[in-house]
Amino acid sequence: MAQAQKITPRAKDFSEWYGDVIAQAQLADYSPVRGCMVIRPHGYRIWELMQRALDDMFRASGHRNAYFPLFIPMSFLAREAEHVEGFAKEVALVTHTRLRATGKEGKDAIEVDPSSALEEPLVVRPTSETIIYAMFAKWIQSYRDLPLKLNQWANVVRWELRTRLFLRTTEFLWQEGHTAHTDEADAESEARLILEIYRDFAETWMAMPVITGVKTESEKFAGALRTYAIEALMQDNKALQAGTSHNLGQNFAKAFTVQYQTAAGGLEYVWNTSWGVSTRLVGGLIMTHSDDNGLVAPPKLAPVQVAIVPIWKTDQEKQQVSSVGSQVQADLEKAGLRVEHDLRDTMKPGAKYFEWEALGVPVRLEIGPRDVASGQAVLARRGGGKGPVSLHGVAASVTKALDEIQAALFAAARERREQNSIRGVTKAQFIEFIKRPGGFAYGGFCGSPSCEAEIKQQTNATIRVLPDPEFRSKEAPRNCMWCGAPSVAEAVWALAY
RNA sequence: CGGGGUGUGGCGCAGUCCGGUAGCGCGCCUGGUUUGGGACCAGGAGGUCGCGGGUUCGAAUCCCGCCGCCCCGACCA
Repeated sequence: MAQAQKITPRAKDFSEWYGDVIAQAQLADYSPVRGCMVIRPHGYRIWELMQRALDDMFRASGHRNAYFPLFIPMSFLAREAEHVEGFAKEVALVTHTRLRATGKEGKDAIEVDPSSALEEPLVVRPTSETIIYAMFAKWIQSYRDLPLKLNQWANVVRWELRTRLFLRTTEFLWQEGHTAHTDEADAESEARLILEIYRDFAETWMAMPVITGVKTESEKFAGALRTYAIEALMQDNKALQAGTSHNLGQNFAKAFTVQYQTAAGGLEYVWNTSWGVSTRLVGGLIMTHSDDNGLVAPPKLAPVQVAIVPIWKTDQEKQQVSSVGSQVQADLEKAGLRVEHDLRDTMKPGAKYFEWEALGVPVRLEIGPRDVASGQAVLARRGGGKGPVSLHGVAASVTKALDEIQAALFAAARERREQNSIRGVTKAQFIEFIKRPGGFAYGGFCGSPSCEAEIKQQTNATIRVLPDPEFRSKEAPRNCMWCGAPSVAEAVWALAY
């Protein structure tokens, strides 16, 4: 499918640029239902690659997959007070189970059958804590049943007013892990372990640097004791919460009576954790690396890692270069790479280059008659740079190039984040910084929710996390950057998605 | 919910003020010539002009009502 539609430059309108990249890279499209999106094959492939990597990590750390139902009794949601308050305003409900024919024409041909009303409406899961812990209550009897560490890949629905492709849609795909433990320390180390897995995934696979830390009371998950998060900085200097891990304490255990008998014969409530990442990660990937030519995908998650573009004039040349191209493709695939050999003859090579670039392919191999004659191909990198490579050992050189690209993307993203971070901010600096370049602002925080709220109200900035030691400034801030009271923790503020 | 805008082939738009039965670019299809950074020529396909009603010999165009979508605010995270 050839196309020459232009991408709005990032610098001109970031939001339009984002949408254009998604359209040009054929990642997703709008659905007829407001706020919902269709994930197209190229976009879904990225998600599948993410899923595979994460799933392997979960499995390696002792988690097993299961599947819990889409529908949850409405009363379940109400059992945990904070939880219900957090989701009440955005749940979709099933209230009826039948339609009936009216005998009329067109849109009026069917209507809801009033006699099919459910006694208790069903909630379409916005998250599954309630249904899962109701089941845990049945399965957990003894300390010998613990820890119980499950994960599920599922879709969830949150009725959002403002939606954006991948970042916030009415329905989205995610994984949600749910675990039960004998004590707080075990639950805590689980929540931290998962946070570390998320961080590793973001950095190693997505080439997206993140800072880790804990959320403040006002930003934590409804119903959790503590929420940990990884936060990334997008190219427009807005923060993206890319993954969360919650220590749920015993809140849900008490609400759903999830108890176990101790070795000593006592009866205790379990300690739970829950954690998730979603298709929002795809949005994060796009906004971290892509440019005005389209998607830039890190090699490890690129649906197509290598595009081979043959160049020919005569039929004889075509036969020659495509035969060499096929051999190269076989070599690369044997090395485990994802390769497309672009033999379309309706398009000139240049048009193919632009198309593969928009799709985010990290490496392109151009093979023309002159290359065949000299036993080489031209290797072009998505980020720029072109040069000949020998066809002998081409798989090794391509693999090396992909590794270099993966590393370079991460280094560049981390460099950009540091360039757009300010430490030890004063109130005056903060107000200017958030307004103009934007980015991560590190400063002292007094811990007062009212101070936090005032900052948000006046600047729109929120505390993304109270960073973990590794990310804290060398010198701990003494005073709250806003009110001047003694600081209880360093905080990172930013405008956020 | 309040304010503003907009709805015309797949996409982007013109035509609306001054009613006469729909046009342009891109894309798509066919054939030919092309092919080392977005090819060219020729010939085609494709539209109940958001929906309903009204005025008129005649409505994309004028009038009334409704609906969708977008932006800002509110709300939310």
